[in-house]
Amino acid sequence: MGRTSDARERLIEEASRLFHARSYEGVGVQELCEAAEINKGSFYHFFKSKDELAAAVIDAYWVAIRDELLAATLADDVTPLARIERFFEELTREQRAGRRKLGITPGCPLANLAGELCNHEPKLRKKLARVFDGMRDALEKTLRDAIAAGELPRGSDPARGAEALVALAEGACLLSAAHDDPALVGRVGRMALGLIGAKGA
Amino acid sequence: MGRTSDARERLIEEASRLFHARSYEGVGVQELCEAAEINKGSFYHFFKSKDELAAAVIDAYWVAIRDELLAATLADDVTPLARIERFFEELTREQRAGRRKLGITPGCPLANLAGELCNHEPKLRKKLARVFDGMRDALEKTLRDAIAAGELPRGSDPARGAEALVALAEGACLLSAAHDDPALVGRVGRMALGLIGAKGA
DNA sequence: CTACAAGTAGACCGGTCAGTCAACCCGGGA
DNA sequence: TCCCGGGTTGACTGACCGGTCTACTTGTAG
Repeated sequence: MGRTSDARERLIEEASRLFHARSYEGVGVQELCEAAEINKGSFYHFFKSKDELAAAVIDAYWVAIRDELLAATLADDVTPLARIERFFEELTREQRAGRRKLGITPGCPLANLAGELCNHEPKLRKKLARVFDGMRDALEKTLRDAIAAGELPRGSDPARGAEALVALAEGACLLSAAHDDPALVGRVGRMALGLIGAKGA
Repeated sequence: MGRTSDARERLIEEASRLFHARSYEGVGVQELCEAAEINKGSFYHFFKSKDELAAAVIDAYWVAIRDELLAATLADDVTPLARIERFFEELTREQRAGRRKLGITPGCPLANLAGELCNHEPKLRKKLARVFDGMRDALEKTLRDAIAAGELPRGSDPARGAEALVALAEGACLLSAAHDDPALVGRVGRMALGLIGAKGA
């Protein structure tokens, strides 16, 4: 058990970065190894294929989204609908930060991978779907809170609302990347409350 | 001027299919040539690079979207908001048809390409952005009609509404591909009127 | 008939692709 | 002392990458 088992971690980290900056097919195993400062043989010691690394990368994306985006913005220190607004504001901030760092609006790593892999590897497609489900579930819970708090009409369907919010968020990230305009996410996000049937605006 | 100048057309057609079925980086020039039944030398007679073919493919996508999706669904034979509903219904129908033909929910060819190319080739990114602009403009006009017809409040902002509708549509297509569930587009689409501030649900 | 240009054809370039392999290093248990 | 096994190393495989090149065919205009 060599102490430097962080080689695997480094590989996932660099792959997350490179897959997002370019694409899954656009980055080779050799390049991944160079970025993580390991040798090609070691790559296949930790992952039996490039696909399997992609699966680990998707897991890492999910952990980051859950712990850094959902947990932070949907925390119950403000009213439920304010959490939804905070969710989109945070997305906007991330797009802006990415743009400052990379020189280009990055979009959502999940969405970018999903577009490339969905018609490709069914196993990875399902993995991506489960991450989108995780986002939907967190938003659905928030919408239930909003109904309980009287911020949304009793008749609202929180599952459908949450599904639509995920679609809106992912679509907004994609468009903001295409236009290289982080503010687009903010503009779209400010209309999100209408989508789920809130009365104010 | 060889009579078979449809070689170029065939190349664009097959590339549209293959780029959507897999991805831009995932399809090689050799394979494109075999699908279009031409030789590699001919490829570089018509296009000076693979990128340039991608540009032509994006143009073809736009023509198809404009003539087959936007023109048909946003025609003024029904009230403006009914056109929006028809737009999402047609998207759903296309996802379902794609699934029947390919065995998998295809998503939107534009969105899939956009995720892959946006952080990649700025020229293609801008081209994709212009297509999204075209969709937004068509929807914006429809929203203006809706305001004029009293179907939307006077204070609505048709430009922002249209932008959000494009985001919702693209996001819905992406999610439906990830879940292999064409009906998702329909469910999300039925909430689109709320997004733009229509009173009835 | 000649001449030119559009288009066809496919061998070829250096480089990279994902993935394999046998040899090695080295810490810890027996 | 020996060995075991997780981890490392990098050369290697055969296929494929995007792109170039020269030679050839063909239709047409002069």
